[in-house]
Amino acid sequence: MSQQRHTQQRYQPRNIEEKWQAKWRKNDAFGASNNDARPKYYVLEMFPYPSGNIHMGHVRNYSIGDVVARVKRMRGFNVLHPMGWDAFGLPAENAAIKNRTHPAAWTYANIATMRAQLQRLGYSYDWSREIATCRPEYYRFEQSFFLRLLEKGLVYRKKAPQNWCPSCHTVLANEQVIDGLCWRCDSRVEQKDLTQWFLKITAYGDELLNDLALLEGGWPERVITMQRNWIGKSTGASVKFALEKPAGNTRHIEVFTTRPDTLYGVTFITLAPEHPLVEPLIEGRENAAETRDFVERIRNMDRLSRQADTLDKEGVFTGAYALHPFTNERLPLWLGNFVLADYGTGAVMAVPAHDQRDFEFAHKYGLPIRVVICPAGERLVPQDMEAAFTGEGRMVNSGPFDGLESTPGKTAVAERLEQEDKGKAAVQFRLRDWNISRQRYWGAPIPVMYCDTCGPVPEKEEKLPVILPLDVKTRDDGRSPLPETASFTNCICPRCGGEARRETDTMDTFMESSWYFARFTDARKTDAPFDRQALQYWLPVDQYIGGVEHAILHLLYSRFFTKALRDLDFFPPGISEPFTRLLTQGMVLKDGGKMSKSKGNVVDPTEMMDKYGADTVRLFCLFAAPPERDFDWSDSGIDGASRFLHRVWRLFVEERERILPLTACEAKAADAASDLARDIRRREHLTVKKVGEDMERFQFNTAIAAVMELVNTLYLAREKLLDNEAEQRVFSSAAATTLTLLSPVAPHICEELWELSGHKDEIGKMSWPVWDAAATAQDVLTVALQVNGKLRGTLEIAADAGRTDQEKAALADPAVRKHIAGLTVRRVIVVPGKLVNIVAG
RNA sequence: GCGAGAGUGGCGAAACUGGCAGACGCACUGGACUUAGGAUCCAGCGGGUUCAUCCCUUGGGGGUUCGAAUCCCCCCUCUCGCACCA
Repeated sequence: MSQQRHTQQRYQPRNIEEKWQAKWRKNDAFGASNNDARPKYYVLEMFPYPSGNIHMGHVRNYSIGDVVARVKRMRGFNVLHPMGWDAFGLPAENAAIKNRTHPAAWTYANIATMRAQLQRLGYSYDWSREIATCRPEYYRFEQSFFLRLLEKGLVYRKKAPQNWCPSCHTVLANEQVIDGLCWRCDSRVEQKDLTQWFLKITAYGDELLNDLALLEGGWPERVITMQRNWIGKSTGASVKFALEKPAGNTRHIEVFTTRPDTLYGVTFITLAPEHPLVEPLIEGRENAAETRDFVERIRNMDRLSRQADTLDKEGVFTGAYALHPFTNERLPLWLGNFVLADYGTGAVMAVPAHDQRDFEFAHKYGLPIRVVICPAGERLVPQDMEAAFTGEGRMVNSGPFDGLESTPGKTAVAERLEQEDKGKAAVQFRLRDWNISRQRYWGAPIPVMYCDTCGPVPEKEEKLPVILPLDVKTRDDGRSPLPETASFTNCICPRCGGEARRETDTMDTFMESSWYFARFTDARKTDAPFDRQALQYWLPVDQYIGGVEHAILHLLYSRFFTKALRDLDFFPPGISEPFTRLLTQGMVLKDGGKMSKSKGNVVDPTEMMDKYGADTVRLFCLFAAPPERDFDWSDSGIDGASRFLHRVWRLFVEERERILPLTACEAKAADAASDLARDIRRREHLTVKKVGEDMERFQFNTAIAAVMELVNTLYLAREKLLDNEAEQRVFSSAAATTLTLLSPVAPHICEELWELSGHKDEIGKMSWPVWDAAATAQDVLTVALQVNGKLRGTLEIAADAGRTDQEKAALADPAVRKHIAGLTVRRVIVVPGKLVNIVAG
């Protein structure tokens, strides 16, 4: 054997992969057309942050998306499969400090590296639509959206206590605080009073909640549930309690309750220590100092310990009273450490008989307990109660409402409150408005300036973009250099022409990722963010794929943006949800845990590609586990994947004399004259059926297993294959099917072997094969034989045998006869072609 | 506590509407070919057993059914999310 022939015969992924990638690039094989008669399919994977290198999680995510894209193309869809970079963000600044470089330089270098890695993996992206969110061409439109939202009142500025991460030197949105810790660096989040810009996501609370119904079936149940809980809608009533003595200018204190039916059970009111009325209420009272101490102590607790479930309920009496709206009863005003300042009105009406928290609080401080709801067939006595009764029931001790059941009672109380101008039916959301100000440099500038005479003034639309200056000196302490960059901050007020200063906070990076999927529909457009027809054609994304860690954050913001952009007329009216279907893929673990540099257990995709080739890495990531499940990286597992591709390679190289250039499922029934040929053809068509169904259900692991079985069939068959053309046609057709079905997973090797088998066109251009039911039919079926539900044997029977024949044959079977000897056959269950169960006793 | 998901060989996993549990692969064992084998091929591979036999086996316990990994009830374990939301 010559050296030449030897190298030709071995599977060497590297050369093959480079060859086909170059070819695809040259032919623009994956460009999506915005004007095409075929049905559209938009598949998108969550775009990466350009952190430096692709990791295995990316490979898994993008391999899933790529298989979907390639299968859909072969199924005749016009597929949009784009890629881009979520390029603003903190790590760039931290890395810049560490490596003495500029965040932009670091980011663009990373993009180049990672783009090359993705290309080396052979993903079928339309690179002509690539975007990087840190480019002014991109974020200028985000600034437009900001201005339009501001006009519409959906952006506003307010001073409020904010989540402050001391290590990142910036505020965080509520969604970015996980268990009281910063989502990026795990530092304890502090509260800090700051004036910030907010997006009024709460204006869409109802729609965000209701439209979850549209996602049912397309999104994982748990993601829908998480969003529902996060939005946290409660219905009830707001109630105004008149203050006995006005506190400053305020005469009422307002609360929200989900249980207006318990209104007559209110015996006191509890305020959050942060409530703005606290100071006016206590001012001048003898215990004011003591109360202030309490407020200070609670306020200084961090969020984590304050919300711990071990925290004891604690409070202090302010000395002030409010009056019950219906009875005018005097109700003491207390402060309570468990009342949240940022939910509802920051004050609650306390109904100790029917709320566990109020019950505990009342017991601790000796406050009265009044039963106003009576459970069916029971009488509650406050002294005997060990816990609050929080269920519904009949209203008692409730004046004119006595006898009403809770549900109608809630409405009745709310109506009366409204009539007397003391409250009304109300809903409350847990969802907070989205603070988008970040005290960091590497982000999109907020297009606003501050003028001493005019206050905050928006930049003029035609002046956009407000460009983030690149010629700044980054600071070693991590703080933004923008406030001291005069060339940036100094500006002229567009309203009065006077001197003004630019806003130096930048936008939360989640702003960029909230609309990028829409930008891909016409990514190079310069005069507007979108082309309307392109949006109409491509949106919504048919299939979105990414990690479940974005179940709330990115996915909620994107849903909000879609609705807001629709209402601002950027999106066509019919587009209300961005992602029709969502697949949340599991993590790639190592040794049972997350891969991390500190543990030194990171499996580097590049190293794996060097060793095995891109096709093997893709194959293994898809074969190892179902996509939603976490999987533990296994070094011997990837060996197995590699072995399989070598096995496919050898089959085609060794049999190349006998493999004719047929396409998938091309052999006719007439070619399958022998038993062997019929079996091969049958397996071929069964595999097409199975792989087709599995691909639609995203069960790539079992789809690949089916292809492996087909390959095993071909290996066994080739030993027995006769030297005639009909059998070779059957064999070749099955071989072609193998490559066609495998090509979305391992495209390079399949293209190469396709070419080797004499095909002129690329396999990626082939149609997805169609299976023929007749080819899968069998003359003889194997029937399971059970006696009393236990398997006792099997039976070969003609496929056209009737029920009675099958029953007769079963009863005649020696194994069956042995087990029913001496017993009476009571019943025989026959499932034609499948099973006979004989019930005997 | 509430919500969602999961529990099947030594391991990753299959079994889609109840119908031959463990496909496919990893690891392992034996053999073939070999100067060699971390290559390749063939065979075996849930446990027990009297091994051409029969019994047991899908977290545990009940139930429905001719028949249950699958449906119902109770319990246990694990993962994730939310958690004083008034």
